[in-house]
Amino acid sequence: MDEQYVVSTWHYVLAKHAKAMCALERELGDKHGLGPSEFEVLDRIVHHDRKLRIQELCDEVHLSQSALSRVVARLEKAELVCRGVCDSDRRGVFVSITEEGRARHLAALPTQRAVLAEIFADAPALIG
Amino acid sequence: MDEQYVVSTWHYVLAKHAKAMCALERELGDKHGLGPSEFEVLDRIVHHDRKLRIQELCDEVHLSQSALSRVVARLEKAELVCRGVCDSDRRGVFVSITEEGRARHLAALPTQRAVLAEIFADAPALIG
DNA sequence: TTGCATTAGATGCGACTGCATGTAATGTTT
DNA sequence: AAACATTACATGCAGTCGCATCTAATGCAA
Repeated sequence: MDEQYVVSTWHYVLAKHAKAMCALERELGDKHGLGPSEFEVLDRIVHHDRKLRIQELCDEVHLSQSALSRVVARLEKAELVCRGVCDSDRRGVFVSITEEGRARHLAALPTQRAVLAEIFADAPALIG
Repeated sequence: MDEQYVVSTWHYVLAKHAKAMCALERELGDKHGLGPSEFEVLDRIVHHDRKLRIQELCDEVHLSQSALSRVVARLEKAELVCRGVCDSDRRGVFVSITEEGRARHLAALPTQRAVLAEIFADAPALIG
């Protein structure tokens, strides 16, 4: 593993990340009133198609537990998800998506896909 | 360009970026008192080996102009760089690295490289 | 049961970020 | 030259983040 190659890869990741995050923030925000983190959380719930523990979400979105807690709070305030206690462990919190949340996610999905498609149009084979 | 492939690439970028940024923040911060943005700015100046306009740096590090202005302010306060007016265009600001800044960068470089090497150890061919 | 360590999630706090805007220098038009 | 647009950088501000810490529930040992 050549050092210069590692550094190039890192710069590639930095560039794509910055460009994509910036575009997603703009597009999702303007068109759908969602931040990238909000979208990602909705997306994960829809993908699993069930209510999830906060901790399960933590493993999937790249946020600290505290940041995730606040994203969920914002989503709940916007009535896109709701929180419910977990009966088997009353410390836990289940997060489930509302109808409005599902609709908002569905509307935002093409926007996200379009942004990613444009930015990764030139992407070389990458996943091993 | 398959959509699922684009999404996978995006998730790969997100994961590597989060992991690397988190590790760099910890390692560079603890061992050298530098944040990732601070290191990157020092690194760019060393790489060019000359004083740079703020705007030139803007093109290379993925920060807004305002964020970069503040990074430079922090670095100047720490005496790792100094700002000087540009004679040919007195709106402009030159940023040059100090001896201390050069030393700090040199000390931090192996730390950064080690972090990246570990995180991208499994990286497949990526740059076209 | 009682006492202590652990775990889930919420929250205070300080740091960094981007956007909008401010200030000053430059360029352009008439 | 005067007036206006543009450019370079700095700064007020609000938003999000991670860390440390708090509260409450759980687990485990004596």
